[in-house]
Amino acid sequence: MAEEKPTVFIIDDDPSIRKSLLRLLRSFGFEAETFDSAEEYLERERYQGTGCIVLDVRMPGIDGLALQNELNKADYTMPVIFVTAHGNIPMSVEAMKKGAVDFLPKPFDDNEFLQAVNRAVETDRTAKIRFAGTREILRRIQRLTPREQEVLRYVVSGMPNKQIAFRLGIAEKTVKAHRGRIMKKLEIDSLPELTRLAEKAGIQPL
Amino acid sequence: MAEEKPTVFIIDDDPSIRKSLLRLLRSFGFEAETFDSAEEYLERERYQGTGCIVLDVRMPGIDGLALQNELNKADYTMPVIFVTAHGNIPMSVEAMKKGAVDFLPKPFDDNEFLQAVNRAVETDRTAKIRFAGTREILRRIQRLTPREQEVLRYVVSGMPNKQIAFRLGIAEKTVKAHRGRIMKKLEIDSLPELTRLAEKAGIQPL
DNA sequence: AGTCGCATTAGACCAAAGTCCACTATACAC
DNA sequence: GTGTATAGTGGACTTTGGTCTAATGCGACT
Repeated sequence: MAEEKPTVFIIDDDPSIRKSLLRLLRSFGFEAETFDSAEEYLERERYQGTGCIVLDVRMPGIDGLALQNELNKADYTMPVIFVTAHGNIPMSVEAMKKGAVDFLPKPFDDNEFLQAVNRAVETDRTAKIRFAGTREILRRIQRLTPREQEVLRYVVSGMPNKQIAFRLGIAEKTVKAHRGRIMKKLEIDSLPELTRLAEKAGIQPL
Repeated sequence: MAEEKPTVFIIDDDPSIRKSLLRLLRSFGFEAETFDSAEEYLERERYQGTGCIVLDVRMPGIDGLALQNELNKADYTMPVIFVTAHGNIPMSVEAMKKGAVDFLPKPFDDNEFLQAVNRAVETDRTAKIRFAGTREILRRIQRLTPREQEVLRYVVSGMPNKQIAFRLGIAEKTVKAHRGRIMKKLEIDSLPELTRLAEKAGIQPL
């Protein structure tokens, strides 16, 4: 597969900043897109790939910090770099507490900006990889029938088939049958593996 | 058991600050101790309970940010709150990136200070609880003999006893004997539980 | 009405795991 | 020496787990 370029989303109401950052990023091999307001970004952008957001704090309408709040609420995990000409310490601390990867007061030089972007993209990449793993597991577990998921829960709790059968009011044979299908569907062949899958999927024992 | 008061360590070269913060914290039910330099803190303090550090950035000798670096390097996980009269944004961002829970420019009011301390102590408390769990598990697993740990590794990889025996060049009976002792020593009674313990202890399958 | 997926079960086996007891052999400590 | 911990083994069983085949009942979709 072709190497996907990471995409940087620049949200700033100052056209000259947008333009210069855009040029800078593109010249260093990033994809980049610009938005002149938080609203525009929220409307237009549904990007799912890897990248980061460069966000001006002070903007008309929804400001940068408010946008960050929105994205957090929506579990939108793309890393955010703040840039601003009118920042102060409490503002930067607040942004960092909420998960920003960096906060750059304008003016900043190209180098520190690019470093921040690289860090942010790297953060996003590893987060996406980690998440993709557990999402794939969840996907597979959700292909199990409700009954199978129920049995799975008891199994990873360490209960013997006989007891599982008793609790569910069914025959031990049936539990075995479910177990067999669970293992086949999840394409695994050992109880420890099953336990780890369930663990990653957030299935609690008992 | 008696409720342990959290302890706050105040590190600041300004005696009047030390004194006022000390009084404030004590009046709100915290234990608190003061240090007039990072060096003094490093020499004197080996506190293991729950609490946090209030750290001045600008100090003669080792400054606050340098001390934070030292503590991080030593895996000393007590949360740090920075306070400073001569801060700027890059400084605060740097501190936050390195894990500070807050960064307060002087002057700050009592209320926001206390809020920060509470947050920090809470952070420490939950971190300590989480860590205590895995440490206890590690302790128990390390009481297993080397051979038992070896067998454990194969078991949680999902290998049947017969294969484990083959790989170790021993009889299947012996593997069973080890398994039995492992389960007894760890005081558990199911393979899924064993798998989870091993997982938390960082034992990799295969 | 027919077909599918789901849940359920039985019978017949076989393989794997666990238990109890006894025995041997190191190695290290007191 | 006499212990104590670790490691390895065998016999004799019991309990669990897993597989294959075959079958039944139910609800949903066509």
